[in-house]
Amino acid sequence: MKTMYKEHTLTKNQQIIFDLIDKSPEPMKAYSILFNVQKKGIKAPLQVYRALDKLVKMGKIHKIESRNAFIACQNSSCQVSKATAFSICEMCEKITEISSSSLSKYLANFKDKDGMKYSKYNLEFFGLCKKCR
Amino acid sequence: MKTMYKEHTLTKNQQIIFDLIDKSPEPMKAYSILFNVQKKGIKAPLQVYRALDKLVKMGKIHKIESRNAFIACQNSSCQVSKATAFSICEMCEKITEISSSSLSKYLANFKDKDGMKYSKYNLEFFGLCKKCR
DNA sequence: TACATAGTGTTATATTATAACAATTAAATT
DNA sequence: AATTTAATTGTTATAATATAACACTATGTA
Repeated sequence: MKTMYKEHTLTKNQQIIFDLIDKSPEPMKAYSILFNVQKKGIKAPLQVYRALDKLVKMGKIHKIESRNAFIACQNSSCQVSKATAFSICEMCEKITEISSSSLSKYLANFKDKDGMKYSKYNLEFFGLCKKCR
Repeated sequence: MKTMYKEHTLTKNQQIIFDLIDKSPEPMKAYSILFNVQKKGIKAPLQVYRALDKLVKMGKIHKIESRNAFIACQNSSCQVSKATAFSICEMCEKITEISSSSLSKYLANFKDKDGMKYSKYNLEFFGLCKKCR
């Protein structure tokens, strides 16, 4: 019989860390997360990184690669983290997930010069947000 | 009179580090660069990181954010590193710079839902290269 | 020459992330 | 319920990536 596991039930550490990131108004860095969850019994970096890895794989959070920071998925339909796009203000560091179906369609269908398609991507746009201009 | 400085003359350390990256068949990491240039007198991480920063700003090299690695710009027309796209094989880690004018046009003209445009971006596509499929 | 800007060399340290191992918990199968 | 399998946890240690601060040097421009 095909082996099936629970899909989106978070474990204790995953839930603690997800809740913290989800409540944060800005992306959080791993050691800032660690500092904030120490009162809940999570004491070591590895406990944080393990939960982050799983949450990223589930698509519950995304990593902003250029900032080494993690943000909760804004996009309720986004179950698995395969195709992500963000806008980043270089002045105030405000970061927003972009959900544009035309963008995601364009990128999902993009072929390189060898005709190859890539279903997974990460796009980071940089500029100044409205407030900072 | 408007102040002008030399534009693309590399300094000694910048040239040593650029040459190394440019000759490398794959992206190089900072400490691997350091190891390789120690015989040329570059002894400390900071000397490497400073040169890397400048080379990135000049557009001579690009940083692959998801890999913390640096690759020489493949694109002779790319003078300033504002708009970059790469394909990354998740199996063999082969990384290629994508230069597609339709892609760059699409992204340069992309507007988010607030109507905001971003002239600077970094895009990383993931998948399996021809060999690895 | 003198001034401004960029680059260098150096030591120390901060930040980000993983290896290895033993123990525990949870879920699926018998 | 007992078994077994996979996932998660806790822990210590350490690896990998990156920057701060300071004194000094080289280069370009006025």
